[in-house]
Amino acid sequence: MAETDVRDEPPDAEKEGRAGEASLHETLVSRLRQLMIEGTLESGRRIPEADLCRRFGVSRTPLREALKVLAAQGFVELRPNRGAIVAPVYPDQIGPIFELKGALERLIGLTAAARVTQDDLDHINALHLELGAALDRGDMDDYTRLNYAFHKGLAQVSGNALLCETYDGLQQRIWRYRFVVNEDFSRVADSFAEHDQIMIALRARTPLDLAARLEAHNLKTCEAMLLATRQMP
Amino acid sequence: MAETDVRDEPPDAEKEGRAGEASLHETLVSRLRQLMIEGTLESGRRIPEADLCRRFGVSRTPLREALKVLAAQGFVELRPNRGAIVAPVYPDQIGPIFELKGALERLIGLTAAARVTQDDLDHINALHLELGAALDRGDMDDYTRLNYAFHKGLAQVSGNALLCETYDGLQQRIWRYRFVVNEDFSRVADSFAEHDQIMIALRARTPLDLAARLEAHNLKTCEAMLLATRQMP
DNA sequence: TTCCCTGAGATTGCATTCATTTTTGGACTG
DNA sequence: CAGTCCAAAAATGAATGCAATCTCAGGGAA
Repeated sequence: MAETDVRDEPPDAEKEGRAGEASLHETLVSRLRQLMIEGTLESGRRIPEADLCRRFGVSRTPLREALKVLAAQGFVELRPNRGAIVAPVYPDQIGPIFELKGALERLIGLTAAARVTQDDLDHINALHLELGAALDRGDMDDYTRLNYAFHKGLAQVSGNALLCETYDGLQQRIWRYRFVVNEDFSRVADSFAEHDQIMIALRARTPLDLAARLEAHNLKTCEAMLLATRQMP
Repeated sequence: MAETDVRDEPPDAEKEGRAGEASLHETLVSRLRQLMIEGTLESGRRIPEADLCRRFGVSRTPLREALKVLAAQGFVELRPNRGAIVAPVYPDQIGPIFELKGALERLIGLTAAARVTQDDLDHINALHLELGAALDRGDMDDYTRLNYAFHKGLAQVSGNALLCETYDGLQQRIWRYRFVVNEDFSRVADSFAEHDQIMIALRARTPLDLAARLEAHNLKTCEAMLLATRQMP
């Protein structure tokens, strides 16, 4: 798959750009992933193919293809001859994921600051403003969704499609934890303040500063999530 | 430090949990990827399912599953109702790949320097010495293979399995270019000298220094590859 | 009781078959 | 001669069938 989709939605993915409707395969992968991200299919649970076939009204062939792809993406675990389980999310995976994401955030900061255009700035700033409005309203669903779009938007400014894809994959993995733990919203005010600093660095086009702020923001988010998952299984 | 599996081979991938044999699915994915990495299946070429079925002696069902996975990994392109083609390798993808890899190299440097054990050091150093021997013999096949193992070994020292996987995926993508262009071995001496510096920083356990040397090494490799692919289609 | 064995039912792995879509080759028309 | 149209052939997308493997309740022995 090349550098295609430009989606701004959270791991929702139900958008038909134009006439070309998503193939059944794409649809199955998206919907299954969505079910796992939002926790409808619980971490570690067995998922017999027959159940999923009934749920989606398809035969086993396309369903199994989707499962293989999701296994390659780390969302399900396939045990030979023993069926699939939703890939377990363990708290001790949070560290490695955020550590890797930190490296990408830094690269996003370095490149975005160097390559950002005025249109990019307007786009990101609009998201930033919406984010503030959602915070004022106390609409945490919107906030979460916009937060996702904000960071994805920044990644796209980097102009590196592979970076975007990789980054998005990590975000989706992290997303699963938001539904596993009781999300802690006490940090949103701080988080938004950090976004302010990020916007300043982006407008100033200062690579090292933007990179540092994104890394710091990532680290804080990681710490908050580690705290929230402290008493997880 | 029990990380992931320790494979030292180039993108050959013979995954077996234990003595057990690899599943047909794993085998197909590995062998197909190998064919594309080494260029037996040329970039951009159509690959009718029937041909591959004959080649591997399997029916279309498991083959199609493998193709979907490879598509998700970026090795093949699936065009709805129109079959699969080997994902084209374009010179202008080299920059983005190495840019991303650079970010990972940096993280590998930072973490490996902080976490390296004596055993790790011995292991990496042994590879380094073999690399030198291969260079002296002028055995470029061995050199290339050991070079891959050296960097993979370093990634494993990071202790971050997700980082290893992501890094390896990038290495495999890059590997494809080695068979597309006439590899330029005029750089090996310089490259080996850079490895020397990397070893020094690793032994000294100096994160910033190791990170910087790995990043620089990555950049040089990128430049060499850009040069070699200048007159590519 | 606890452990091991067993076999019927359920589930997976792969092959085969059916349904659509695309491609191809050539006859026809302007 | 070039271009268009159409039917046959080929390829893909998805469903079904069948063999192999696993699961698990139930029974027997220590």
